[in-house]
Amino acid sequence: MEIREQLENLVNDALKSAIEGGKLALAEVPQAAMERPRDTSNGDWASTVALRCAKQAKMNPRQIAQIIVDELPENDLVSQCEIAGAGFINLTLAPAVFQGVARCVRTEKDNFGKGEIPAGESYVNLEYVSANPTGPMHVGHGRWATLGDAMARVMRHAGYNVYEEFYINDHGTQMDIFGTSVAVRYLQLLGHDVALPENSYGGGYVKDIAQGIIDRDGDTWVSAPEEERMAAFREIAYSEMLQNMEATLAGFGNHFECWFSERSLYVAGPDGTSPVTRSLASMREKGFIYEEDGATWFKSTAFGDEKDRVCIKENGEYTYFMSDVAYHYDKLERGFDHLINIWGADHHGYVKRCEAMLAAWDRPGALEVVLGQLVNLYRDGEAVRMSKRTGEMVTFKELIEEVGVDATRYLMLSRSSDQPIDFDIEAAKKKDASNPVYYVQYAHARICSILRKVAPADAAAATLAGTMTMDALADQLIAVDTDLARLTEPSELALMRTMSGFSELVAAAARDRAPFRLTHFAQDLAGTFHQFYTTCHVIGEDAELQAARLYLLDATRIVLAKSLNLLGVSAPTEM
RNA sequence: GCGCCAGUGGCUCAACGGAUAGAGCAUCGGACUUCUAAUCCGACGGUUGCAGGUUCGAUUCCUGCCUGGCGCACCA
Repeated sequence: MEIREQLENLVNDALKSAIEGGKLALAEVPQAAMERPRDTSNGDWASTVALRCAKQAKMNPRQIAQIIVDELPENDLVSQCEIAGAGFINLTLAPAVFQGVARCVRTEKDNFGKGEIPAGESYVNLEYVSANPTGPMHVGHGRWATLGDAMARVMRHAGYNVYEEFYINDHGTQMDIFGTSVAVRYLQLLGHDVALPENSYGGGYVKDIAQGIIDRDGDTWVSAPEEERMAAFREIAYSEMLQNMEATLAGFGNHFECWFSERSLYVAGPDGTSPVTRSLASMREKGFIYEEDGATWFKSTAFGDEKDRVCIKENGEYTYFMSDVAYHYDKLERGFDHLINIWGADHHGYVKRCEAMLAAWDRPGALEVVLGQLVNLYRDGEAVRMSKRTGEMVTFKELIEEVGVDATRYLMLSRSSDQPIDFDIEAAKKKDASNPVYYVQYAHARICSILRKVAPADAAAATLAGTMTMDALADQLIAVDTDLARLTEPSELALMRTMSGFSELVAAAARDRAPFRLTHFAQDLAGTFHQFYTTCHVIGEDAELQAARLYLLDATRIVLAKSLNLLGVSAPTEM
C-alpha cells in the first residue's frame, strides 16, 4: 500500500472514532486528503481536513485538529505530529518508512513506480507526428515526436496499454501535386523549359529526388505520358520521403507499432466494403448523413459542431474529413477503446467535428485530442526560420544533427505542451549549468563513478566497455539485506523522500498527459543527490555506513535512470 | 465578430483550492590536498495582466476587460 493511503487510513480512522465518540459533530466523515507540503519544515505529509470541516462542526480548526491528533491510532509510520498554522495537521514520518522506499526501489528496479491500469482504460491508440509524406519533417514535428514517445512511455509505466501509430496522408490531390512537382524538376534538370505550376512543392528536396531519378533512369521518363510519369514519380518520391521519416524518427528513438496508410481506407476487402463505406454506412444508419447541394454531409451540428461537414463533394471526390471519419472508425474496428491524437494547436478548429463523429457512433468521449502549442526556433536570441545551409525551413533532422537527441528531447519536454516553446539552438547546444539535461545526466554519471570505484577493477572496466550493466555491477556490490537504519542524515532522508513520490508522479503525469513533469522530478532528484554528494561521503566510511549509502546511491541511480528513460533521454554512466 | 491556448522576479519555468508564491539561468559573493567543480553554499530579485465574485483560504474556480499566439473551406 502506498504511504499516502496508509496515512489517509490513519487520519480517517481518527476522524471516525472522534465522531463516534461524540467529540466531533459531523454528519458524515470527511476525507483526510493527505498532501505533501511544499516546505518540508511543515512535515512530510499534511492533512487540511480540520480546516475544511470547521464550518460544519462549528469549531475552531485548530481545536478540531487537536481532537483528530488525539484519536490517531498507534502506528509505526508517524514519528512526529504537529498542529500548525490555521489548523494543518503535519505529520513527520519515521526514517524507517523512507528507508523502506529505498529498499523498494532496489527490489523492484526497473519496475519501481509501475502503476495499475486505471479503471475504464483498456486499449489506447496514440497517434502522433503523422507528418505529410510530401516533404521533410519540420521542427514542430519534433515536438510531437518527443511528446508522443514520452507520453507512451509514461502511460505504459503507469499501467496503460498503449499502441503508437503514425498516420500517413498518402491519399488525395496533394500526392499528385507532389508527383507533378518532381516531374517538373526532372524535366527542368534535363534542360526542358517547363514552369513550376502554382501550389507546387518548391523545396530543394524535390529537386534532389528528381536528380536521383535521373541518376538511376536517365532521361527515359521524358517521353512517357504525363499522367504515367506523374504517377511513377509520385510513388518514388513518396517512398523516399517515408523512408526519410522512418529513419529520422528511428534515430530519434521513436517506435511506432503501425504506420497507417490513408490509402488503405479506400481499399475494399473481400466483402466489397472498405472503412470508408462502412463508416459512412454506419453514420447513415444512425441518421446523421444527408445530401444537399449535390454533396454528402455529416450532421456534426447534432453534437455541438458549429456547422455540418462535407464528406463527399459535389464533384464526387471525398474530402480529407471523410478519410478521418473512416480512419477513426477503423481504429474502433481494430478494438481500441480510447483514441488519443496529438495535434498542433493550428488544428484545433478540427477537433469538434472529430469528436462529433465518435459521438455519432455512440462512443462519445472515446476521442481525446491533445493540442500542443508550436515551436519557435531561435539562435542566440534571434528568431530563425531558415536553415543557413539550405536556405529553407529548418528540418527536424538538421535540428537533431546539430543539437543532439538528448538535449533536443529534454528541451522539447521541459514545458507543458500547451505552452509554446522558444527553442534556442545555441542554448540547447551549451554543455554547462544552463542546460538542465546535463545536470540530471551528471548526477547519474557521478553515482556510476562511485559504484565503479568500489568495484573490482575488471568489473568497473566491463561497465565502461559496455559488456556489463550498472545493474549487474550493483548487484555484485550491494547485499540485498543491507541494514539501512544508519540512513538518517537530512540529505539522505531528502533523497528517499523525493523518490517516495515517484509512483504518484508517474500516475499523475500519465493521467494528465504531461510527461514534462518528469523533467522537474528528475531535476529535483538530481539536485537532492548533488547536495547529498557534497555533505555525505560514501567511500571510506565505516563498513556499515558505506554499505547503507551505497544502497541508497544505487536506488537513486535506478530512479534517475528510470526518469530519464521515461523521457526518452539516455542515462550515461560517465561524462 | 466567434472559438481554442496562454499572461507569475531581468530571462526560462513550477506550484491535487492550502501555510511566508518556489526552482533554474543571469548578476554579485563564497567553496576543490577528500568518491567527477557539467557540482555545492549564500545574496539580490514578486501588487501572480487588470477589475470584480465564490471560499475559512484563490496563481489555481466563475464573470468581464486588456495583451499575445493560433484557428474559423465542398484545402489537404
